[in-house]
Amino acid sequence: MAFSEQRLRDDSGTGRNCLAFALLTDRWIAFSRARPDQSLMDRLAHLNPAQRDAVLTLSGPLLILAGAGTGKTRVITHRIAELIRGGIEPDRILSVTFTNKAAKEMLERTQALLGSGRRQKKPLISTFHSYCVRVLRQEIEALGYPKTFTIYDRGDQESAARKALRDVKIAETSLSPGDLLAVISRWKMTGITPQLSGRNCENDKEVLASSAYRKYQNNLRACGAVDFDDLLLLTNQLFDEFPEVLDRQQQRFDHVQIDEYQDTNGAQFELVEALVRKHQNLCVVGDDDQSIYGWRGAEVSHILNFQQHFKGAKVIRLEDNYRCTARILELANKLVKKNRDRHDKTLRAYRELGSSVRFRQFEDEQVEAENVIREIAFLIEKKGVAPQDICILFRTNEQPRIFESELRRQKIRYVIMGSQSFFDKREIRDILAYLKVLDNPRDETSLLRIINVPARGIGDTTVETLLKRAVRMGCSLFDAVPSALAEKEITPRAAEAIARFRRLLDDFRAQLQARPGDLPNIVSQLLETIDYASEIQKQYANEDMQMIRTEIMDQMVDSLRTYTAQAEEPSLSGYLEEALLVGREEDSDKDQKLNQDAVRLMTIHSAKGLEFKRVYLVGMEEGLLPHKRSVEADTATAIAEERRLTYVAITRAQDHLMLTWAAARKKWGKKKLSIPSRFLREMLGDELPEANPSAGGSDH
DNA sequence: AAGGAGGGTTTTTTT
DNA sequence: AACCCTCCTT
Repeated sequence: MAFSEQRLRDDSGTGRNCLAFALLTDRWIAFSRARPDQSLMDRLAHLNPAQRDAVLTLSGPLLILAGAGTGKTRVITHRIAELIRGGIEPDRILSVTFTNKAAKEMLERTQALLGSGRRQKKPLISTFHSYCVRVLRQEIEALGYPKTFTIYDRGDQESAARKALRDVKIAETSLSPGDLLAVISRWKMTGITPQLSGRNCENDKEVLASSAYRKYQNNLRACGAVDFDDLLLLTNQLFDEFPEVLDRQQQRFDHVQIDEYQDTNGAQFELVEALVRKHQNLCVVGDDDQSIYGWRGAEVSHILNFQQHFKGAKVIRLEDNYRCTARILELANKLVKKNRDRHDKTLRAYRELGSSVRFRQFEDEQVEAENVIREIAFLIEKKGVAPQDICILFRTNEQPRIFESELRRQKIRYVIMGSQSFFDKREIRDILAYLKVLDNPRDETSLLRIINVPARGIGDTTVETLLKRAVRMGCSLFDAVPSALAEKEITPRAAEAIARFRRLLDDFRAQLQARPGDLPNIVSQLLETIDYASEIQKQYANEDMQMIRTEIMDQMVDSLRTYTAQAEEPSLSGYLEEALLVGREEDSDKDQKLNQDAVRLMTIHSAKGLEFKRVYLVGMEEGLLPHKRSVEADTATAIAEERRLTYVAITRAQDHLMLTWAAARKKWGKKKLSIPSRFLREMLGDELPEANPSAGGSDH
């Protein structure tokens, strides 16, 4: 297959320049030398012609087994573009990615590949969850749910789980809300309904969880709310019970493509299988060695058994790693080979040997952070390294704190990625709760969160009385007020406070309905009216803190502005959907520019699919990596997943990699000696270095 | 009803 | 150390 000029276009967004390169062949070669991996992959020259044809144009089931750093995202992006060039209508292609960010990037790259033509239609590139929301928004009423439903995020789920546990009223609650949610999620992903869950419980914990599950689900339904798992389950249920709905969805797409297939769970598999049942035009891409979401129900068996699930499937292997230096890759290979139950493959390094991977032990987590950050400061200031080429990887969300304060002390710009911290802040959760109640009056969980925030004279006793009555009468909390007042269960004063609150909500709801495009102003007016600012003043004594928290409120209104400006048809539900599914959506342009030259901090999980010139993998200790919970689970699969996690972390590094651990680490205020991770030994044998506290500067 | 003090619990990873 | 819950005082 000869390359047309079009195909030579860069898919990183700078289409014009690359076209010029294509015309000036010698310049192109100069360009290739500078960045051989990138340009080769852009042309897909690393594939042999047969692979290239298959990958780009083959119909029917196709499995692309692509190791880390083999350019799989590029390959499937090219595939979408190629299908479109081959005459498939763009909107008849569905491509599922793991995160919304990845989806956005893929769409941009596809459009860059296709050139800025006069194309109106776009391929549908989204996550499973976003796709399901789209379907449900159209069809959910068939299942007896209200047309407007609220999506519960992690925080809402926790509140709902806590309530369910309270309702079940077991004296010794041996089950935390988090544990309950984990059990429920596992049940949901394996198709166990609340009714079924009672049947074969293996222990007391599960019996308890089973009745809490029933309460939890009933409560969600009464609130007109769905959790993340429900989005998938309800869509599957729709497809099962309403053939015409499934038919409509099947008709919509000629080609379906799934990225990160190793991380699909049971419900997702079911969904995909149903969608492609008729034409079997399914292309999946993945790497079993990078399966790190087992705890969320992901099953590697889906990728291992793809050929059994889809008869006549073709398999293409991509085993040339263009990302890492040979030394880094060798280390990664050595580690992952310790796992059983995997497609045996060895990635070949395309790149040079590179500098040595460094291993360092430090006295404690403080010294670890100081040294790593000192080195980073040195690299940025003295060596001219770009901050955004540096990434610090962690196992848990608690680890970055100490690095964060070091970075701030050294005045290095940094950005903590992926952590949902923005929407986790109390103020944001409060405001979101207001928005949810405005959007969906039945959402009791959110209503209870804000009914007396800021304090407006509606106390706990009043709320509890009304709740009981509302359950008895089968009505809403508000509708229980008159009779409660009549029977003197609540004070007139409280009743008046509630009536005032109800009027407030109704008023703003009406405003939103009348002028949905005015969303930011209405919300900002709402914040004025309820005087949330003084709530913050009360909450925090420290003035700096008050400033910061007030700023958060402004950011919230900003994010509403950004949304309203870019949405085709702005609406409150649209905003909520984005906020909950996309997470911290679209930093403002200003932020994005600032972030461009910042050191990145993130968990290994959120680093999936990314790459960095320099990676610091910190906290290589037993109990952290592998995590304590996995060690305690004491199953080979749990440890194997931690090993894959380490593998993912290592293969994020392009040029330089350093692994560090602390000889002692503070936990819950107490210092404890720690043991170097078993994975270090697996990679190094007995060459494990002993204490090596001074590692400032660089040694390349 | 509100606010503060004190005590207990907590942290794996995320759409 | 940060958060939530409960209890106590006003």
